[in-house]
Amino acid sequence: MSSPAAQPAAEHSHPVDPERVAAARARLISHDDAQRLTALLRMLADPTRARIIYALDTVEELCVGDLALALQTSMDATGYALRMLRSAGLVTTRRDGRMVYYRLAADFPEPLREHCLRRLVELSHRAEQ
Amino acid sequence: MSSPAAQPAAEHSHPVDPERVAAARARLISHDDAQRLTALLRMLADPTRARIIYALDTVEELCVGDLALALQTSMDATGYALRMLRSAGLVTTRRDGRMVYYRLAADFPEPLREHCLRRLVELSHRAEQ
DNA sequence: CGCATACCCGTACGAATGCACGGGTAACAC
DNA sequence: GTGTTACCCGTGCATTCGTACGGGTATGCG
Repeated sequence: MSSPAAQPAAEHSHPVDPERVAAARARLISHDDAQRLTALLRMLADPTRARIIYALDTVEELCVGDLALALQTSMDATGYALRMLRSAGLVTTRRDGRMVYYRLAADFPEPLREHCLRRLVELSHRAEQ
Repeated sequence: MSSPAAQPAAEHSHPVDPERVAAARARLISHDDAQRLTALLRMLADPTRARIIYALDTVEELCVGDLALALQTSMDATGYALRMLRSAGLVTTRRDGRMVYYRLAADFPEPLREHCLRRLVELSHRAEQ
């Protein structure tokens, strides 16, 4: 939509620096991609869900009740968080009688686990001002 | 949203698997740590802010108007997003006359940029179901 | 000088989010 | 069979979040 035909003089400077704007726009991800990406990140950006992933990363599987007990949160909150994670494909379930055991999905993104969670804990400590 | 802390989920019979619960709880991050961590992640978990970081990662600095132009979003949305990022310490500003140029903070967490953004774009593509 | 620009900030409002509550289903125990 | 457990799901509500709107400040230009 931009017609950046080399600014003549200057009267209205919408693009102050057309080159940088063009460069940024060229490499920028689309709204759609950003939407998908941030939807994934938003799954980790909740205390309950993040702690669930931590827990399931250390002990391979847990049922809902025990998970709530470990996190010290209500079963409602835990159940809701697990439902979100499951609908996002980040965890899988296994039934055994009345119990439903949850574990991280086999294709759980490793960089998510390693960098966005483990590493960033330290950062979030230091970045505290 | 945050319950103060340490509220045992009352109506619960017994831990089905006490060992795993103990193991999970031993390594689990606290509510506070989770709060700090997810606050940081939440900064990336917004389309406008994520795309701003992308843009500032490719061209070192941009003023607000040009950034809005590159992202094809309103100046209000861009300004608000930049304010959030600045109060989180993720971007810094430089004044030059009327313009205010934004760039990524010098101590911007590298794993955040590399893994949570660049890498995950591909994942969010595949993970589309 | 006055005026337009570039940006900041406070306010308001619609949308989304997280959780509690109540009811429902399947699996044990008796 | 009845009763209890472990979990799911739909609904309602309080809170948070993102953005548009209006007004304000500082800078540059004529």
